[in-house]
Amino acid sequence: MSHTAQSDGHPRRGRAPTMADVAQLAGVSHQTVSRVLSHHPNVRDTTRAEVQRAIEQLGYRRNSSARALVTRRTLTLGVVACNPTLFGPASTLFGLEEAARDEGYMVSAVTLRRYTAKALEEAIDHLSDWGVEGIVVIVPHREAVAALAELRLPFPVVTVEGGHSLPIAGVSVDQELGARLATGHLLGAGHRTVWHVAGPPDWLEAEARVNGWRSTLEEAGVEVPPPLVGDWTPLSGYRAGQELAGRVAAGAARRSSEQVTAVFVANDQMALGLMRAFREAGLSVPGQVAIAGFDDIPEAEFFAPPLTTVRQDFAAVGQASIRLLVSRLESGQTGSDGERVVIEPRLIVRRSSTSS
Amino acid sequence: MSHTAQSDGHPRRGRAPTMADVAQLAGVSHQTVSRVLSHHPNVRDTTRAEVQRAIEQLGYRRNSSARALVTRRTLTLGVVACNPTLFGPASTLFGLEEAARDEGYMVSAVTLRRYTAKALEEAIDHLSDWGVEGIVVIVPHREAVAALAELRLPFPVVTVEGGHSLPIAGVSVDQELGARLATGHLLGAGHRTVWHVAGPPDWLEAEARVNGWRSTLEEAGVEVPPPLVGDWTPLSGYRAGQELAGRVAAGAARRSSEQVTAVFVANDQMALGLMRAFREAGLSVPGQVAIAGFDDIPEAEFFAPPLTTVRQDFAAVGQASIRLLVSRLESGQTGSDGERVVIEPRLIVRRSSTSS
DNA sequence: CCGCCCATTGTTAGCGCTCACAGCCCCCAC
DNA sequence: GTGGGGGCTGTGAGCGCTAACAATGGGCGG
Repeated sequence: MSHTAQSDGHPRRGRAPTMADVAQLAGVSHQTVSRVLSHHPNVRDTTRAEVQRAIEQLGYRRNSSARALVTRRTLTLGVVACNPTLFGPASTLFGLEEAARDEGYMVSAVTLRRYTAKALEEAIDHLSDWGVEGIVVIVPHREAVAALAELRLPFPVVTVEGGHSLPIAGVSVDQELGARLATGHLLGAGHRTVWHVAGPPDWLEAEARVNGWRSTLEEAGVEVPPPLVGDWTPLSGYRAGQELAGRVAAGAARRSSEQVTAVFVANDQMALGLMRAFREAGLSVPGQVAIAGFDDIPEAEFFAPPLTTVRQDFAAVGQASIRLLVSRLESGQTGSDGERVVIEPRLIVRRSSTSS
Repeated sequence: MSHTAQSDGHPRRGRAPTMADVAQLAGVSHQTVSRVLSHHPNVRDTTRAEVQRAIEQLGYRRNSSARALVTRRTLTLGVVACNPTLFGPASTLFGLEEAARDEGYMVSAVTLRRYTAKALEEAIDHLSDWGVEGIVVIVPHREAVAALAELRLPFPVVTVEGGHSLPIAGVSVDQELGARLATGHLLGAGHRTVWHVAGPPDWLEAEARVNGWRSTLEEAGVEVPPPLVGDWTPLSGYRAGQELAGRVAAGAARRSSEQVTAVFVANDQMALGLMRAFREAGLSVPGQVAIAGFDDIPEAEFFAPPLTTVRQDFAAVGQASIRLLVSRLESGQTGSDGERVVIEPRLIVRRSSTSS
């Protein structure tokens, strides 16, 4: 009659069956059930089959909390992502989840609307509360990575696009190389110089792209125009485009270095806004101004005109970050050495930059 | 000397501190520590403060597995999402995560590259293995929802865009209304009829948009052209655009009902592809053909020309799905009644459909 | 035929926490 | 003075599982 009584061989009603229920039904001990479930070799085939049948009959599922409690493994990884509706972070996240699942881990994500040190800490706290074994941080702000380095967390952390200045393990695409590819391509098409619309200065990716662009121009010995600054949104690209369009109009009367004939935009969305501004100003792309973007979002190929851009393999980034994290988990190192994986981007040439 | 010895008042090295460690340091029982942590009112302020100090000194965190084991609450929700790099699913997912976090839950996601019954079941299995208390399914295939209805899971399930034919709780945007808004808008601008580029026929959203489009035309008493079919990608929109452009060219010589002067495209990405095809065919938008899309992705405003489209509040969908799920969790119902939340879409008129 | 080894199975002791309940002390009413 | 009802704290049990060890039985070499 007590709520723990179950002498009738049926599991307690209203409660999920336990290993003991399965054991009783199969006529073995709970430990044998455990052994079957963990594929222990020393179980007789007939026993194994009986246990399996009991499991199916009861619809038994191992209780993950009990298991985690005793094994001290939650098999859960955390992800902190910022701006995750953008194509890049979203793709990374999903590549990552798939890779984690293949490795036997579950992924729990926390998203940040905007980066602030407090929001980042809260996100990590939230994940810690749920017992993640390690986390991937996709928050490519300079300060975020610095804050992370301070935190000294009790589990491994891997950053995505976290730069290389701090001793934190991470995965990144070679942004500087990407910028060099795009800038070099435009220069190679005969443009005197290449203008740049940068991302927000506190984003490491934005900075790296500026560096790649600038150094390419400097190595080519051409003048480096002042970069404009956007915030990754099409609207900010549009504004930058309006400003540049004004310069083109005025340019004819000025010295040649002020001519705007080629622009490297730090992402595809801003490039889209830029092209709209140029269109409205009556400037033809690529006729009067050649443009290159960054990311290769699925839409880029269908822009007017199709956009030359730098493709990043976001899914590979996600996979690599999981590999890095899992290898640390398995080797038991939580320390922050600066092990890094770098993935090469690729230039995709389309009509927006070709004068033909 | 034994590894469980801890008579020196220090927590066992190499192991996270437990409640007992905190209790010992604070000079209270573990139960008092538990009470402090769960904000039980009957704890003296001075005691509470001492416990807090001990907690901070040790860097103690409550073990979520142990807690989940005894409370039978994992406070974790699962999400299954398909195609999650698209703007819609991604936004829904992140609105959902935020809402879940506010409610005190963690979200674990599993993504599907493509829908298959097997993949869906595996995803749900994976989530069950980790002890989720309920799941949100963002897989708007007809079969997926049907498969879900068969499954009879031991926890509540909420669908997003799961249609209304099955008795499963869900949240959706009124797709049919959205289609009616767009179609009606085009009709109202004086077009004889409106063509349609639909999404994949096994997607419920695609079907609903077709229905809304068709019924609007029928009610207006105009002819219903055969819908073209795409797969949501810009490329498929491009192909549809090429086909329609061919008709326009031929149209002048045919009967007027074959004239293509307005197209309602089932999403913005396909509309982008369509516009590229029209541009390449020398057709002007909106001059010769007016276009409306669906979703209002952030880029739509900057397309050439800016795209008239139907805005869906994805974040609201995510929030609503969590509210629905949590309310079922709290009322303890796992049954599948068909409770539904419907969110109204909104027409955003831009240049692609305005003749001015 | 005996002893030993190994394959197979069972038994026991926790993992770290919360719940139920049992104490204790102090204050107030009678 | 005594009983009783709070407020506050401690004790014990047990959530469902795995790890370590114990026990059993059969096969095989000596």
